[in-house]
Amino acid sequence: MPAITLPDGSVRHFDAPVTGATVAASIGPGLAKAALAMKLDGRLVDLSTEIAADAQVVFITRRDDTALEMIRHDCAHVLAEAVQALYPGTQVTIGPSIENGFYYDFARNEPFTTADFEAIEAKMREIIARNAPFVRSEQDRNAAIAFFEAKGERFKAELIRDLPESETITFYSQGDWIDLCRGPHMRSTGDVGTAFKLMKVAGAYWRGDHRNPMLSRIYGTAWRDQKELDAHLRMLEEAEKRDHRRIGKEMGLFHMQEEATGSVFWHPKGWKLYRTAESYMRRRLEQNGYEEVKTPQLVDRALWEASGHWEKYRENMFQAQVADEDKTLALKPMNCPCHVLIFRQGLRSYRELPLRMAEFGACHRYEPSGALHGIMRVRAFTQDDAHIFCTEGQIAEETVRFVALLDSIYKDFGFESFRVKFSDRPEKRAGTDEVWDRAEGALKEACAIAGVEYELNPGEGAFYGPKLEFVLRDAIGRDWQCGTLQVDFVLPERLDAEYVGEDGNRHRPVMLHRAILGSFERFLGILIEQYAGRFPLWLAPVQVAIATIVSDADGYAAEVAAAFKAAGLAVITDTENAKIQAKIRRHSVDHVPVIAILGRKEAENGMVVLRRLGVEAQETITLEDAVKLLAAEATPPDLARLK
RNA sequence: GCCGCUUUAGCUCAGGGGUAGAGCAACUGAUUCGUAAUCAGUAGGUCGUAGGUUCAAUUCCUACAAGCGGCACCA
Repeated sequence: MPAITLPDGSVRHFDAPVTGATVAASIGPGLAKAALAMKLDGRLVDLSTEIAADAQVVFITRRDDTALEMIRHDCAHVLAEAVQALYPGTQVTIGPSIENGFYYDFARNEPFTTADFEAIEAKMREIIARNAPFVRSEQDRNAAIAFFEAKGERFKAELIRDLPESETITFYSQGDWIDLCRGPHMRSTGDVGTAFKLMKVAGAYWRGDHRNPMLSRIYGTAWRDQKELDAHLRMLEEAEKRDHRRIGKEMGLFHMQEEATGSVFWHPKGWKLYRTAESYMRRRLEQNGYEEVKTPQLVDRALWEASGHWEKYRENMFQAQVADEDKTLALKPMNCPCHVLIFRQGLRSYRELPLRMAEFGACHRYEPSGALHGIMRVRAFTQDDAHIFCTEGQIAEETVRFVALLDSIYKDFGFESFRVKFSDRPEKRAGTDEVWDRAEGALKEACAIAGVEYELNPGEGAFYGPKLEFVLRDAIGRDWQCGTLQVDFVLPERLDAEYVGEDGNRHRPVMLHRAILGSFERFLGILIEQYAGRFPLWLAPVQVAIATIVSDADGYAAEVAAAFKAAGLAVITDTENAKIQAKIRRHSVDHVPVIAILGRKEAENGMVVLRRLGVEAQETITLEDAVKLLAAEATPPDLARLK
């Protein structure tokens, strides 16, 4: 007879097997009402699950994060029922909960449009109001396949066919509607609540494979209550305002146009931001033992054939021919082969290792049209690329050094946290298992030493070696790989890089491919969103706007501007015949971090009124102090540390 | 590349088979006004590109391009 242990340590005894609902009711009517599901010995199950033996039980209520996931999953089921009710003949496939919501993939000849949402949502509300219980049942495998095939649900039938033989096939019904599902679910459709909204439609390949048919995916968001939903929708609206494409336009940082799809036209202010970041990176690399090089844009295909890129990536390379020569050149899609060519000039000694060769390498890749995204994913980009030529024994130490540098640089740019993914050996790979064991081992060891916590990303490594990916998130919640560190045993072999070791013999170096920002374009895009265009002083393309109140202060404004410029500050002077309110608004909208306001009083006393972006409070100080203050504040963080 | 949507003034957007409209910005004039929009006036458009239907297309249809949202891809 089951003895049930609750989280507070108390034990309840029952004479016969009981369901979770009964246990909850025995504890109190409040819990009976609130319990949506339970964890039975740590396993999430339906509340209706029968407990026959002694067990630990934790009830899940709406407050739990687990409940939120269940709301979303159940909401996906409700969506599927609604869609099949409204659009007969539509096949169901899968519908998981995801971050902030859920989706469901349907197979239907005619795709959905957002215009269908109103009707679908209304039907969903009906289904939820009906409050039909979710009922679990186990099915025989063949009967289940036959059941779905009879209904014309070939995708579901395929899913079951591909489940391992050992798997129990379970169905869940909600009223008349029934679906294959592992579960668990909440008690009934009413538990979903009404705080949901359909968001967008999209195409998605069946099972994520582009050779498969394309399904019609509906995304939705779902929350515990209306307040949470409203907050989420408001957050999305705010995120839209941070979009780098919008801010880039508003602040006049860059633009893109059809004549150069996937390439950025940097405007003066955007280029200033770019150069600030580049100068900073150059200093950090120099401080950290890197040597900068510059290699050709156009390189004969022979090099790409030798490196293996021609075979694998030719379709994605821009090629160039010249009339007089029978040659095919390619715009470099990456810098590593060229770096090996530099390494190969002259005889290298083990004493030179590790040799850290850096380049702000401008690369071109013919990315698929659908992959392009603002300046985050482009066809022409510049990497803060470097290759570390080292021995196998140096991999761990170089990794530790790299991670420390990356961490410090991300912090300087205002990124306090980031995700790290460890991508290990892919199915198709070069090199022996033994080499992979050593490479992965060295990387793991380095992560342990550096205190890097990572998520395993199995099978996603480069074909030549394992890699670490450093991921930053944009305003809308999309993740982008920025930094990377890749261990490569293959390219040195292919391009015949070698050094003379201590023993007097020739050896192959290992190459570590590494980037911190990744590409300037992507990193700056994320940086724009991170700050919503309100950059710290050292990054701001325009640092101070000098605004006069009356034209009598124009002469003084010129003097102030000259003093600021002499201190290295980027200044604009606004002596237009307009009200000071209007000028403040104008420069605030432009995200200028500091507005220096000059009236008659200031001109007479040699003072400056400083007003910070978005702050009403202001300080009145002497011109001399203002120059000192702002110059200090505008010092890049690495240089500030040296002081 | 695939699915869907979008493309009208510098920007944000409205409109709709009879050759276009607002706000902001721009320009001109007045205003010198102390902390997030002073007032008035003027100018501004091959309605993404190319075809087709029509007496007539910016509007309807087709193709293409670019952008957006996903999927796939990302050396």
